[in-house]
Amino acid sequence: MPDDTADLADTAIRVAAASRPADTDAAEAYRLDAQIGYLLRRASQRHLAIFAERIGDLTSTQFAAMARVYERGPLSQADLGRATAMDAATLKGVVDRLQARGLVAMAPSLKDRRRVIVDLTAEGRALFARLATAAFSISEDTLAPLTAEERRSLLSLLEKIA
Amino acid sequence: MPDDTADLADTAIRVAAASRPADTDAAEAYRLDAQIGYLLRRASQRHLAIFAERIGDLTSTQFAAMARVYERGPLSQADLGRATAMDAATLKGVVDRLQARGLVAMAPSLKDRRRVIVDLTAEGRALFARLATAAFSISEDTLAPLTAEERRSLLSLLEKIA
DNA sequence: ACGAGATTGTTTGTATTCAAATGAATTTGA
DNA sequence: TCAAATTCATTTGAATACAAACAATCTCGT
Repeated sequence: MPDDTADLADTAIRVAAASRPADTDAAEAYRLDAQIGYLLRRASQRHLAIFAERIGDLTSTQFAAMARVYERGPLSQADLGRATAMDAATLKGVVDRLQARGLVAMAPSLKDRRRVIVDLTAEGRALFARLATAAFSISEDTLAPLTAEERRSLLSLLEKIA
Repeated sequence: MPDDTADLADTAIRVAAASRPADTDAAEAYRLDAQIGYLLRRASQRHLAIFAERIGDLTSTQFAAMARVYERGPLSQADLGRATAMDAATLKGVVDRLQARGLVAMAPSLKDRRRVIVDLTAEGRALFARLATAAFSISEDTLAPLTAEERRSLLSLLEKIA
């Protein structure tokens, strides 16, 4: 039962601020809990916590990159970045860590000397196959508070604003 | 080599492999685009991009911390962290940067010598009031692809899984 | 054929985000 | 009362995430 609200007497300041332009009205009306950005951050947090609990030694982002390569086959870093919604700098860190663990391999493109092609190794492919079931149940658990109808609705609405 | 024969061959292989561990089936069925975690990440990304475009010199997280202090008055770091869904280490970085810019002030609690009380400065309070209108329009723009009914639905569903 | 402009990969810097460890202070329970 | 457990703030380290700048390479229009 922490109550440090009275620790610093700011009541006077607040009363003085009560009679001012329309800026203050907007500020008074602002409710963090009702903002889409805050709710998205909290929902992501819960999902990431569930992911980490189930799949400890691979991050959600690393798994997403592996999933995309599994789906589409070998891709350049730029293409993989676009396909996973990661910018070039972020993706480089992700694939570097996957490469360091022997889960992906990189090879220069023969057609375009700028490009580096990323592919899953046999080990990476095997690991992804082994974890796919767990990944499904992670999504399931994240959506556990919702009915089947609500789950479809949420995914569809998120798709629209993504 | 026509596509449909490849499809049939693929199905045959899958059926033949049904006796093996279900791992590979789950891997084949996994669709990144349909996963709640991926959709949450992409929706957050779009929201953060809109935020940065509108309010360049303050991050969404920093603004959230200021909003909470504006709502609730002076809080300890631990309380503010709980109230904004940030862990202690994260919150410290956020309030340190706000303090460096003169937007919040820190003072030791008189009741509990472990605690550090965070409050908005006059400048921080004024800045928050000035930006509150922009913050509303950021949430508005993030939800722009949705109808009013869909917006209510999305916020309600996110609240349930947060 | 060639040069302007775009693309690719990389690096650097800043800002979350969390886990884990630590020391100081407070609260709890026997 | 007093030792154990908890809380608080802080630090460190690893992993996204994005902006900005860079050199190497490619594409396209003329």
